[in-house]
Amino acid sequence: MEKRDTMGGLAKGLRVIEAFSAEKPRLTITEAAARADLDRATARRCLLTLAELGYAAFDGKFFTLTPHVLRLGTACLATMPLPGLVQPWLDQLSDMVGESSSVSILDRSEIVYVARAAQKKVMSIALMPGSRLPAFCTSMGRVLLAALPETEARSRLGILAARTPHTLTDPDAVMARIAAARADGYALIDQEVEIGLRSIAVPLMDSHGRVVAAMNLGLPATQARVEDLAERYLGALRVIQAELRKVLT
Amino acid sequence: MEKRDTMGGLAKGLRVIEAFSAEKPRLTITEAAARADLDRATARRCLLTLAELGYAAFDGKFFTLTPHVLRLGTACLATMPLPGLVQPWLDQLSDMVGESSSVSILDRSEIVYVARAAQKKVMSIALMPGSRLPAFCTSMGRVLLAALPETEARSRLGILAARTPHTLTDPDAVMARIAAARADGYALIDQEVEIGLRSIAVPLMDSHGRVVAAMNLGLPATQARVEDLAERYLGALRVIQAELRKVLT
DNA sequence: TTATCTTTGTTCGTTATTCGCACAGGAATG
DNA sequence: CATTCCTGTGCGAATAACGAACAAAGATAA
Repeated sequence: MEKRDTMGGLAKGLRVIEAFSAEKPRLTITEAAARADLDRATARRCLLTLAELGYAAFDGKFFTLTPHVLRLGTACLATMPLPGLVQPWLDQLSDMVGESSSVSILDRSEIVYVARAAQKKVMSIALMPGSRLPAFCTSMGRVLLAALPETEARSRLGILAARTPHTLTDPDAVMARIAAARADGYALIDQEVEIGLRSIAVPLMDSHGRVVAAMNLGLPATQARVEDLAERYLGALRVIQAELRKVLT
Repeated sequence: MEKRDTMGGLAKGLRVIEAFSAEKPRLTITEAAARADLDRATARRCLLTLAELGYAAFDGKFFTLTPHVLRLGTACLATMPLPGLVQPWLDQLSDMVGESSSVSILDRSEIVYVARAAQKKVMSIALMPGSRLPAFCTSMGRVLLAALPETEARSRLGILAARTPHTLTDPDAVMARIAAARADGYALIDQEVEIGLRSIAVPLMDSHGRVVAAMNLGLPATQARVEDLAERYLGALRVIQAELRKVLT
């Protein structure tokens, strides 16, 4: 029987919170219900509860999330030792090569930025700790998926939505790149997430050899030929990677 | 009869999530129940639900929040137009004076960092977008509280816990500084949040004159006399403040 | 070691609450 | 005016939460 007692109301409410997104920051009750796949009455109760607790605001027509919801995730980010440990090395790497670098971890089918050392370069998308991108089309995502068993990685591809004309959307093609990343120990992305942006990533391992995160360099596409990127930047990445292997538990 | 129907289960679950903190990232059922002021059975159901949904992990003894909870807050941060708008100006300000600068907003009795331009300086506390600090002892917090009515500001002081020997912990003394900030249009903090760190902040207003955020400069305490700080740095802050007033809606 | 005490985790039946359907009131649209 | 959404609200049925009692695991002391 083993029926686990679970709190339905909590699950529903979290679904409602996740129904909000950057594209749809303002939701009516009906929209929220549709996005969370709940009954309108239930969604309404959730939203009223969130508003009462200060997590949401209501202007009579639309509900909006308030900054108070950030408090929910902050505990987790502040808890993680990773950001503090990697930040100085990330700064060093970024200074060495003169380009932006980041560290991210895997959550389901997305990568989550946990640290970043930005150089003053123009980029359309603002990346900061907590930001998320699909794993399948990012260099760090491919490196992180490569650390998982084949079937597990395939199940975490998520929806293969093209972000640029260069984005690989065939599951087998993506899995082939992931296999290549596993064999090579690094992944290289050419404008699959944003036009004009290339990226090269290596996995970060702890002292036991377990992959705990990924580190990348973001590179403007105008700078060099794709074929030269690995030779030019992989050395610096490998140095920092080796140093961090000693630091991480 | 005006009885608002609210979902108790959701409220309880959110209390449980907030029970996790940087100091106590790993909680047993009993600890979580105590921190969230819930019955153990209730806390257990909440934690099991969170674990089932992937927001928490359970190793048989302790529960931990997973990076998946970051997804809850991300929607709100990604939604906000503020970070993207202020970031270039913040970078410019930071380059001008050679010190770190930040923008934050008020949430209850805390300030929440939404953007930051860091210079390569040593700081014990890692600040990033989403980080929180008490409002009462920070320069940005005093400036933001100064924008509220007196009684409202006083009710948002929160717990006046000293973070350093310099921290003001008397409500009336803090309110006096807030009143001074309201009169002067800026706030200056001398090592109240961290030894060796001073900070000067101004409010950011939109084109209607409403205070929507605060902007500060973090300054090492070894650099100059406290009395000279306003004269030296306020000019640069005021320039960016004026520019942002045109940009913000 | 054994015994007792304390703390923690789990189970269970009762109670109170929520779920989801249905209907009605409004507001915007054509 | 009719139509189409969206929202608010009862109500019966279902079910999840409550709290105490029970079981399990350490901790302390003799």
